[in-house]
Amino acid sequence: MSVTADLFQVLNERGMVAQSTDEAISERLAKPCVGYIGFDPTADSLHVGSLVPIMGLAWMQRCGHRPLVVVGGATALIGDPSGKSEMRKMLSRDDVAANAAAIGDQIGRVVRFGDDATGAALLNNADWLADRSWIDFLREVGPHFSVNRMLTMDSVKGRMEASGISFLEFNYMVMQAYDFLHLQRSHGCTLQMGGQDQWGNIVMGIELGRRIAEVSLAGLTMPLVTKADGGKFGKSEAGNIWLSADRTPVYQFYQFWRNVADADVGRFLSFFTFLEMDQVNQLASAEGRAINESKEVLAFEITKLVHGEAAAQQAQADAQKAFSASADVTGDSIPHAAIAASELEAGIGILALLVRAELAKSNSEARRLVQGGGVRIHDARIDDPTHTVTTAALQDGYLLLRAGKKRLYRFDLEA
RNA sequence: GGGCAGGUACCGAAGUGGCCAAACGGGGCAGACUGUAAAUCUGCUGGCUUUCGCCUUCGAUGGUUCGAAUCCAUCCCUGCCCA
Repeated sequence: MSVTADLFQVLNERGMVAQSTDEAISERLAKPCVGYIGFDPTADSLHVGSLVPIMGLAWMQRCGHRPLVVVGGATALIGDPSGKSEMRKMLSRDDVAANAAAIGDQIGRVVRFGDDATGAALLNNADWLADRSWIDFLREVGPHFSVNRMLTMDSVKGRMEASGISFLEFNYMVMQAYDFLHLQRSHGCTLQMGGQDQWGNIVMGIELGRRIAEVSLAGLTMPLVTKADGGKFGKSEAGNIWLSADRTPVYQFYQFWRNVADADVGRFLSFFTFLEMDQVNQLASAEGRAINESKEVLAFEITKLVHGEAAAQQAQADAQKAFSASADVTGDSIPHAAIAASELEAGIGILALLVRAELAKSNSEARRLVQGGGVRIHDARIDDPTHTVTTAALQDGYLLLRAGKKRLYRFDLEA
């Protein structure tokens, strides 16, 4: 069996290659191979930043290779110092195990798991690292690492310049390097991909493989996603955008992509969708307000990928209705909750209602929002913080609270 | 173990006895303008309170004082240098 498309070519064309180990990586990838990407289970959900490596896995699969998803159950107990100025808090083993399972599920929405030639496999490095003897491990891999060399790695240097690096974290790269070697032995894995910040860790693995097993391994990193305006990618008013619908409701997830800057449309389409590049370029070249339609495609495609087609359609339909002239906000994906008739009859303070709708974190924040003119009930602006909401504010059996132009929350009258 | 320098709000960073809920910058939120965009301009940005005021915050704990982020003691943590 041969590969169906050149992985390197595909990724490169999409701007998804930051660095690769050698010029010949393209030839190496002409034959089906096994590759892996690691994910740190530091939370029970990945966020949108992880979509880049997830897409890397998916493209691997589509190009005829076998992707391995390695959840860092062991390495998460250590904490990757790369790209961080401070040490992370340590997680308990139970937390890590639960997180690992949840993350596997999320990746499974985009990548097909299976036992066949291109079926992905989910592995946890705790399985081969957690119970290793410290002495045995040191004796096996220790001699092959030069501390001098390790000190030159960016991840270490960065930390030394900032707040210092503990011995705990210093070991992270050793463990990750060992992962690569282990996967080569157990699964014939010869490729590791990852975010750009993983370059050092990947290179250490390749060197370890050459030194201990005399195998030739390859590495490829994908670019860090940035925003055209230089801001942090993956953040919004509500904080991180997560892949879990529990943490980031689908409507919000959709809106996140719907609201990207014009200049980011093309790049995001090529990174986060499977659309052909011809189509991507065409969508990205739309000008003026026409590009809004491209953003709808972007938001729909990514939401479909992460939350499924039905949820994506729902979010899109609800968003379109909410922003149209008639402003229909009765869709299911619009954030909402029920409210008892008795509460409205008694009257509820606008501030309390804003907090309840999670449009403000505290009464003070809600007050500021009101005083700043950002709050509306249906279309009526509320600028009095002492305003009391009663049944009189109901329209068609619901109450619509708006904070700013885009954030909204609906209270349905409890039947 | 020794010496030195530090630990301030989301981040960076001023403040070194009362005028400090704490300058300034970034970030964030809101308003205006727009295309659910960018840029720009304006306001807000600890909590509770109907603008008075009260409470919590300047690594931690005690203390000095009418009064402390600011002074003292002890402790914890970080960086640099030495061993």
